[in-house]
Amino acid sequence: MPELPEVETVMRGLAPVLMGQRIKSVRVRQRQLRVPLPATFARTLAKARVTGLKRRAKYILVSLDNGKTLLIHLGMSGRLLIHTKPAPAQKHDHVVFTLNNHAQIVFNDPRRFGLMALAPSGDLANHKTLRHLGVEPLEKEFSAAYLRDQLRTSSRPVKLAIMDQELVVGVGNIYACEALFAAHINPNRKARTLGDAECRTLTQAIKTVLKRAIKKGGSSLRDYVQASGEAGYFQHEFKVYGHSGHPCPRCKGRHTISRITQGGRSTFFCASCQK
DNA sequence: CCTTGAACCTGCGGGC
DNA sequence: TGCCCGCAGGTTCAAG
Repeated sequence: MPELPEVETVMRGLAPVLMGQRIKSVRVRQRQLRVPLPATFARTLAKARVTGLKRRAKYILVSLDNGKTLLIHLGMSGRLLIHTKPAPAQKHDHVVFTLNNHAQIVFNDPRRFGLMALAPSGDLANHKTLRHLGVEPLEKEFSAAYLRDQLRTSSRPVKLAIMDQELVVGVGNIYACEALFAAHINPNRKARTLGDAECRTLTQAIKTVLKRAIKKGGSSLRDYVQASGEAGYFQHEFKVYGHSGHPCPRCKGRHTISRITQGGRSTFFCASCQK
């Protein structure tokens, strides 16, 4: 679920609930997340007021009036659920934030690959989890020229390159597959073999795929935030991801989608129309 | 320096 | 029904 569009959607859903609210209390039910929560975690957050919400890469950043910022990463299976009044805890509800208005934000994460951390707001960019992040794909700085320059010397498969969070953030396994399909580029191509035109096409494809997914997530925001935290409806628009063996939507009946493994992850593509 | 692969953890679906 | 296997949207760290 959580690549850039999903994190953006969660952040947007959370913003109206959290903005300006004061946190009454924080209950840590499981501190063994990807990084163990420090003993002071709940204490630092209690009584603080939320002054802002934004997204950086796949992190949600919650700024507080006590000089700290809460960093949230959803890992593979993390969700943030909103209850308008206190609700009984469910399995894998690891952290429960209760607001002064009695609403609750619940961090639920079966696999515990998610992360929560506190950082000084003044020095956020230097925090160790954020320091090495690359450019935002939807910003101007992610351009064809930038991508070309980054790929120029790399012999990695292009799919692994665009998933490298030090190069460009937010692109995970699904959107890497979808963007490469949209750009007609074979995921196995060595990064340095992409020409100028291909870098332009791929840059645009990444931006377009992410924006369209955000739009879809946004349209299902109400349901999303209410109960499940499930992915929006963009999954119904995957052209290749999870579709191995199905006819390629571009070649029509002539070729089927392949599944291969790259960097330990499944890659889906059409060997016929992705060169 | 670079690339690859395993590890972290739980749940689910398929095959037998 | 139960067991075993492979698989899952991410990141980090060790080994080669």
